[in-house]
Amino acid sequence: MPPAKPYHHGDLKHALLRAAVELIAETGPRGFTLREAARRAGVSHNAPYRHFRHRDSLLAAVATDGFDRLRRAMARGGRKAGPRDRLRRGGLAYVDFALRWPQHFAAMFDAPWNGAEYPACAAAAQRCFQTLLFLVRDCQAAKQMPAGDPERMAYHAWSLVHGVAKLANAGQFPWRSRAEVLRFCAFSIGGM
Amino acid sequence: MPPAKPYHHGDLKHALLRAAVELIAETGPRGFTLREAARRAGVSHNAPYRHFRHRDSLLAAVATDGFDRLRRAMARGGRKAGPRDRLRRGGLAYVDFALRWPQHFAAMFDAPWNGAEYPACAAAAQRCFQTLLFLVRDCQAAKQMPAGDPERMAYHAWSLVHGVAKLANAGQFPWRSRAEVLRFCAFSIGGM
DNA sequence: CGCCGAAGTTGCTGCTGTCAACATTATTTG
DNA sequence: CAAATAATGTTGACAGCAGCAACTTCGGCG
Repeated sequence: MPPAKPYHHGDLKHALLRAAVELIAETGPRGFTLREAARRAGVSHNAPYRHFRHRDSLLAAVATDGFDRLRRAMARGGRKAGPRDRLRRGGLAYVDFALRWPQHFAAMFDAPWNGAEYPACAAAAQRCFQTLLFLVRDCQAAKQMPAGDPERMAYHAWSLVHGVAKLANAGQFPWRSRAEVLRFCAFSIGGM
Repeated sequence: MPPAKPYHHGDLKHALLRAAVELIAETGPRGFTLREAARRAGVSHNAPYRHFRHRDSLLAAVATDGFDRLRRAMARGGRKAGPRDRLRRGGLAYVDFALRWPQHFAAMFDAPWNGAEYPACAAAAQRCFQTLLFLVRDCQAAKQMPAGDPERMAYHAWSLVHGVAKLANAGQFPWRSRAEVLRFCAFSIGGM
């Protein structure tokens, strides 16, 4: 029979990331603990330091992962629709993601993952923005959106959906169901 | 001569609130510590518990104070201007507040100050929204904004400025100075 | 004057992040 | 193939934190 517990884990880095994602989904970035993540990965409380410099490095890895998931979710939104509809669906996907994984979303935006210390995270966020930027450009090319600096338009659109997502997760809206928030979001995007 | 240190502080509750506001401005809600607040107020590490149930209660008091300051800042914006301009200035004041006191702003929105456990905080946030709602109503009455459910319009406006504030504080925008962010915000509000 | 409750104190427990020293395994090199 | 070495995990320690309990001081009331 194989040894019950080999000394080396084999893929601890990914195991920690997975554990951290789960843990954050349950308790939020504040309740997240390096030691608990280690416990869930079945290693001692100091093993994570072989793969992440500090607690925040693992948190940043979770945020990076979140940006990738978010980008894919936005890109999935309505692949074979018109440009304007793709943008609309992308925005709704953004808010939907934030509502479904509020704690993961918080980990992505509520901490100063400055590009200097966490370049991978900053790059993932950048890719997210690029996806949005392409959607905006396509709308402008199809004359389904007023011309003007596309980057500025993209930042405008981002601000709108981000505000909806954040206020909804902060409990500042009167709507209780995800569907209601998304309905409001659709209206809000419509006026853009 | 008076006793060097009277056993009773006299106004510890407010002293703690002031210390906590300062501390949060320096280190953010995450770096904030009950014990450090107590130290700055010149009392022992357990004195705060006579006035606040847990750490989060003091944090919620800081958030409540923040909502009051924010409301006053928004109301101050352009008292003798037209309705539409008052709304515009209110929105800019919102973002300006967030940029000047990013950590205080984070304390207000990055934690679940649910109305059940922290009614005072929820009420202060509600007053904030009421201020915005009045600005929107005035615009509609003066036909300087499309008609429609004023609450929905107010939530729309709130989402927009909140998104700008949050993304700017998260370092997701390319603009480095407050003035640049406010210029973008003015453009963004203009299209509303 | 005496007592009682509010306000503040010291001391403790269990948890955390992080450091240092050590043990085990994988890998490279002579 | 063997030995040095690097990578990976472990145990043990320290200081700082939130919160609990028991004790002390003090203002106000009878």
